[in-house]
Amino acid sequence: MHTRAADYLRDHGLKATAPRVAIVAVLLKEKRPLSVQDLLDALPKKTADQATAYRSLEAFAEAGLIHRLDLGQGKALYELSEEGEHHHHLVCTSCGKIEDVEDCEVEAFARRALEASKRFAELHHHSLELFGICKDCVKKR
Amino acid sequence: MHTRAADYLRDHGLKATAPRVAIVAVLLKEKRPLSVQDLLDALPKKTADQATAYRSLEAFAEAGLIHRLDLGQGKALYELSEEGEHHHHLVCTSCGKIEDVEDCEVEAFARRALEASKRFAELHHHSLELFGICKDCVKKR
DNA sequence: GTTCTTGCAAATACTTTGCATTGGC
DNA sequence: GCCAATGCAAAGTATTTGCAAGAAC
Repeated sequence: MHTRAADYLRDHGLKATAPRVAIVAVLLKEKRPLSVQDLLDALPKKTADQATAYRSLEAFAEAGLIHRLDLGQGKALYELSEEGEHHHHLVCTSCGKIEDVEDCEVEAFARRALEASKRFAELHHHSLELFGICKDCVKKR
Repeated sequence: MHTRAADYLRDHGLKATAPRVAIVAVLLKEKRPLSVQDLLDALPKKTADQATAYRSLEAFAEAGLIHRLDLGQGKALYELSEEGEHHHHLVCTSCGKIEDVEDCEVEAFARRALEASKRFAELHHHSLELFGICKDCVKKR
């Protein structure tokens, strides 16, 4: 199999099985954070079992292929981590709309926080999410 | 009833019922982010039902008395939001240890992100969590 | 008395796990 | 062929909800 999704998987040292290729294909196409349910709904029926989706996503995250987000919705969201790129999100607390914020300045802040801490030895990643109201939802109230 | 917890509740326009006072008392005492289960375990038996805890915490968060955190543990954590203070967290991904990081510099970043966005109208709050390994856990490996 | 809160139990949502089978490499 | 990945079903954990009883004002 030689789709873009399959290559993406192999490039990260992961087996390119049918369910995995299908999942990555959806992530490539949607380009937005998706929940497990979003993913399963977007797949042709029976392409991947729910357990397979959870296990695959965990493997992908470990391999650095995707990022896992927590936007306080009580469920995890996943998005492809494009090479070298690092961004955060604007989240509408009314409708759930998500917009990317490029340009992260947390690194320096994180470095200083680590230096100031007596109990922490290393920092590996961070999450920064901005919550507010989108223009559509402002109109509606 | 005139405990510190009860006053805390009334100051925020909330009824000071027995279960609520008990919950706030635990939050005042522990001074760290607690899960609902943590809270229930810390309460004398039968002080508050689980449903009451969830409903109270939701009301507290809405009133601005507490903050809800999501540290990717699959469950929400709650901590008192002390007046005027605003902080973030260092989280050990190995043992779950949490340390506060005072001194937040996200406001300016958030303002710029909002200005740069075509679709968002207002920003209300944000979350910034730093994930890494604490010194204790570094030793153990 | 009216309204908000609580307890209990059941329901729902998300995620994980055991195990036999399948399939990539 | 070997080992990892999958499907299915069941379990586990977190959170929400319906409803009758109770407490606050």
